[in-house]
Amino acid sequence: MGTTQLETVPEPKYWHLKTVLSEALDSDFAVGEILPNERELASRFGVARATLRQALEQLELEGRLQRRRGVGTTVAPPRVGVDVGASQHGWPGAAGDAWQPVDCASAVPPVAVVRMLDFDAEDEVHVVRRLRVTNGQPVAAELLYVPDASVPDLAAIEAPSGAARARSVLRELQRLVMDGQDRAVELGSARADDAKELDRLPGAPVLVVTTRYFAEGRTAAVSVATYRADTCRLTFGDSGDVEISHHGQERRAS
Amino acid sequence: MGTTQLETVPEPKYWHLKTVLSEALDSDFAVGEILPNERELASRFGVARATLRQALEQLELEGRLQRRRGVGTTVAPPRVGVDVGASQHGWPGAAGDAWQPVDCASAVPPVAVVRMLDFDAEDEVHVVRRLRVTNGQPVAAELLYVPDASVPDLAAIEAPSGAARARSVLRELQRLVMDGQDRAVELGSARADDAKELDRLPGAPVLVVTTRYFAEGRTAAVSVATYRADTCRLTFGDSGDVEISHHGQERRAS
DNA sequence: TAGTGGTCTAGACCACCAG
DNA sequence: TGGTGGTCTAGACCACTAG
Repeated sequence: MGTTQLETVPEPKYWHLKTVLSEALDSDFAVGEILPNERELASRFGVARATLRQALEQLELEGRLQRRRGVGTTVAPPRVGVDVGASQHGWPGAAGDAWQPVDCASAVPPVAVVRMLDFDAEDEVHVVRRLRVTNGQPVAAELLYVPDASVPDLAAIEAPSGAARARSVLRELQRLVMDGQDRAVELGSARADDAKELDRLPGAPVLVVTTRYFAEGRTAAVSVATYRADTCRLTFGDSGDVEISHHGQERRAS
Repeated sequence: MGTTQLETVPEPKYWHLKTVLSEALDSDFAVGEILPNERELASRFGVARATLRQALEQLELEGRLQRRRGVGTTVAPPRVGVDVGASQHGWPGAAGDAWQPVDCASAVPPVAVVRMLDFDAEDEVHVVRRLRVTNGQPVAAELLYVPDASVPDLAAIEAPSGAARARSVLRELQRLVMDGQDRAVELGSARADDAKELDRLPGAPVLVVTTRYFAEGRTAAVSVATYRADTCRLTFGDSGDVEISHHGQERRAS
């Protein structure tokens, strides 16, 4: 028995590769630095490009790498903490929230949203599109579904669509007294339109935050926000301004 | 110009495949039903197996499919809502929480955890392993890091490891007065040990919930819980007992 | 032991970006 | 226009599960 290691559990190559690359990132690379291209890396490690890519995909999923077609693979900065908790107690669009209204239209919401609203028919609702930007980078895209019943005094005269309309809907929403809200987080993949807003390819992993707003005994609005899973860490409570990362120093904003 | 469709944006095959399969799942399959195997599906759609797999991977990521080696691909049930919010206000291990202690050991925590604890040195802490089970299925695995300073009266005489030791640490923790807690959610991939507990392959996508518990002006404990991203929807607030899915009926538990 | 999904290869072509 | 990552192919072998 000259073997020093049991070979009973042969580790997949891409898994081992991921470990090696991860350690190399810690020691030999700085944030923003460009890695050798995939063909070069693959031949350097003696594996097929597809295998190398499998390792890179995992590292990108974990927020360690950022890959852009036509450019290259770079070392990603630590994930940014995005507050989706206590400080958001209030209607969407309240003063100082992190979202920027982009557009508004009327449409029949998807089935899942219809179920959350107290809706029987396939009526149209106001659909407000908003974008959340942090440090100049888009981190989330939201669709906010508002039944007409929640904004009865919305003047039909105003712009029927566009950012101005979006602001009108949000303004009218503020007049309701909120009973409470509800949040859920799950993993999803970016739809084509969200992907475009988030500067990612369709299918990119996203954290989907679904919020129900209650008022007057009903569900007054439903928000479906998709956050870039590669760059974001969703925070609840008062940890929003603390940066936690495997590779940086902890910093508390002043 | 006999073309009825603009070809300016050639959709990737796997993306189109995903759409087709998704619609087929809605109309032609029941939860738990077994799909044809990958080679069969690939030839049926006239694509390479790798391309077909790319589509299946996305659908699995979205919780629509479940794949098990040696068995096959089945239609997944709707994601289960797992409460990680208000009802969890209290120390881990408090009466009636959803976790089941499995083991306990002493070890030096990873760097990221050391930073969250108010630790300078590389001292050992108690590491409690717990498992969260819902409907008989494991949904999350947790590592709870407790510095010795948080449980000063822990008798060294008791079992030095195992589930009994875990319960002792949790019991001692209850004696502290909690100042508050902190939560963050991010995407990760399952480590080998977590994957085993969750009955998944290493690298499977997980939602990592990091919780800091504060007491006596310090960080008294840190919990790192990894939830199966394919089967779980994390809920905050009072929506924990409501099932929301694309394909089922909304139900409110009595 | 037969059949499943998981891993891996060595190519090819395409879409995109910067110089 | 050259170089990058993204998509796709047609194979091969392996690890695991169930009968």
